[in-house]
Amino acid sequence: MINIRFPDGAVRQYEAGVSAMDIAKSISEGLAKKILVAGVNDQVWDLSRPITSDSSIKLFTWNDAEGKNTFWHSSAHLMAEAIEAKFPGVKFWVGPPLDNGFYYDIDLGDRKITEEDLVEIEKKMNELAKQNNVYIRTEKAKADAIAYFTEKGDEYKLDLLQNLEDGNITFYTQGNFTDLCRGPHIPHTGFIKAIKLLNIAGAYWKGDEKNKQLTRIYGITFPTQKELDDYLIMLEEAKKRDHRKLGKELGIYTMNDDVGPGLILWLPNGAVIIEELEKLAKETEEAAGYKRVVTPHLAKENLYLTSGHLPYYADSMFAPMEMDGEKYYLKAMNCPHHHKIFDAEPKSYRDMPYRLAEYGTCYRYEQSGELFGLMRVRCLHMNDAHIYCTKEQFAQEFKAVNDMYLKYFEIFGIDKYVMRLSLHDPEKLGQKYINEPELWLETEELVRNVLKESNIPFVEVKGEGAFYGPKIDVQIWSAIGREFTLATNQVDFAQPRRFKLSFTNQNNEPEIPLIIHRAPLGTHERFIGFLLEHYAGKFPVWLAPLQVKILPISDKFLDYAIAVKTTLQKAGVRVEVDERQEKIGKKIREAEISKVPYMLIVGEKEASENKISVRRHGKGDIGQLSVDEFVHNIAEEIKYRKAD
RNA sequence: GCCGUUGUAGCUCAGAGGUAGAGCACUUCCUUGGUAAGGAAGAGGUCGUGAGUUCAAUUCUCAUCAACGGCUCCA
Repeated sequence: MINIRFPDGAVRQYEAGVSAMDIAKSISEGLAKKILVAGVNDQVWDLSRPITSDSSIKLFTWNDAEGKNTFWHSSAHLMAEAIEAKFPGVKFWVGPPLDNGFYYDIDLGDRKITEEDLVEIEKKMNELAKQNNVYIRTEKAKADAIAYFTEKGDEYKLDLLQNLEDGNITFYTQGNFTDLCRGPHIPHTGFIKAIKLLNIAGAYWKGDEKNKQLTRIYGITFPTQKELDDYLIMLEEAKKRDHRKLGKELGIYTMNDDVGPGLILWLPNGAVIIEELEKLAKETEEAAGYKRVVTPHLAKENLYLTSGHLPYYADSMFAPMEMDGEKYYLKAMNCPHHHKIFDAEPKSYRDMPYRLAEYGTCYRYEQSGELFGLMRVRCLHMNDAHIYCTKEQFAQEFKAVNDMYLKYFEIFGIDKYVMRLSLHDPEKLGQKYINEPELWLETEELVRNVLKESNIPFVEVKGEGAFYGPKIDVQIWSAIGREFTLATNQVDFAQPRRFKLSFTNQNNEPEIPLIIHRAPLGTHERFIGFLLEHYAGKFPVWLAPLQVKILPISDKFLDYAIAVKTTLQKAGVRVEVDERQEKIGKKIREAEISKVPYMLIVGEKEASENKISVRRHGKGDIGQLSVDEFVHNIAEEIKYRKAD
């Protein structure tokens, strides 16, 4: 007999060789029907696999991440079986589960899969799922496994086998499909009741663009049709919140073929938001002791040779233009210009820290396939600043920057974010990263300590640093689940040397400063793209392009409406009057659709009492106020940048 | 840059080898209406761009540009 320990601490005895499924059945039949996979001593196991020694056990259902992962992994195998049935002879690479669904990478040889084929494959999957085929685990000797795939001529699985140790190799078979697989899997295909193949994509083998491109098919499955339907509805809802759709509907930005890909034309409504963000940044930075500067959009080649950017990033810069025998590049970053400003006059320790800020315009030649709405563009406006400081000042300055991030997040109601401490990769020193191993370790430790001391939760990721130093990237998720780096806070130990920057210290000796690069509001492009999705287009009043729309009941009250408008304008409110000869119902409907925060309805009653009827977007009528009261309230709401 | 899909009016979309349609938006007229669409008339498109096949192409073929779903990349 062996002892099985349950999550609640209870221990029960079973015969050696008992399976997790047997154990579940011994507890309740209902549970046995629901569970998909088991956790045995913190490893995820097949339900049928014999347990031979004392163990702790957890039983996972669809509601657990382990359950979903296994379910989707098994679904990938089911899809592979269907594909092999339809297209005999294709070769499979890997088919892992994702946060939502799964994919399988396939070498189709000369064949092509179209979207019509997806429908066929779905049908086949449904047919196979109904057969309740059991996922059978088989342990294989490495030699046997190699023989099997050599026979099959499958170079992909042979490649996988190279990195696997003998004694650790398992195959899984369901129906007519056998795959090299670590497992585990759900008991049988019958659990998979609803299937949707989502799209076909190319994916480089092993993620390397130099390798052959395989065909990747994405899909998702559920234990019930209803869950699939709900998921598809959720996808539709997410599309409504897409910043590209909202950006068009709300007149925020546009693009034009004659202007060029990735070059944003900000429409008047977008420009208002930009102005507001810059106002916020300028206020905040001035209070934090920054000085503002303005620099040109281009510079001579030599500047980027000095900075060291060119060898690393030439591909991402617009090709140089040659004038008077000199090459000029559009700037892809503001740092070198700022360094030259620092260096324009001699500095002493009394000048430090020296903080230079600019909403700098940068141009980056992103590959065509990487462009994405406002999130990846070729001309961007960065909330940039560089802080030149002594080693002693570093921790305090770095912390002050992090605090600024947190302050902004509070204003915008951003609560889902991760600070990612992005480190260098020792194997890529001299290629992707400046070859200064000790300085890397030293500055990484400096940053780590600041984060620890300010109790900011963070994760460390190797190989994500800038080429000149470690950084903190702020990863955020928009309301529709899109993850990206919103802002960045970087340490730079390389450029000060390259630019020979120095200040005179207290001992009258030259000393090299450290530089902090920071951009808490990222770029206007990405930040506004994020805000559109974050607020679903319903901006807080201070950011709303149009803050108030006055809706007269009829033209008889137009004069009064215009008088109210003038009063509001004098108080600094962005306001318009709907002067059209339309019924009030239509005016309200259109104002609601355009997401104006406040609608003021004015008619007989209001005009005679010097009042207005206030309607809040999304909330409906909230009653009458005197004009003065309303002006006072909205002015406060704007001044303090209140969140809704 | 690579794989796949798409490109018709300002927007959302129908459509066919014989040189185009709807709804909304827009213009004009009627209506002066109290919290999410009042009515009528009108105007608006070299069917992304270039070439080829054809008596004829916006429709078929090829190329190209752009957008979209992914991959790669993201200072």
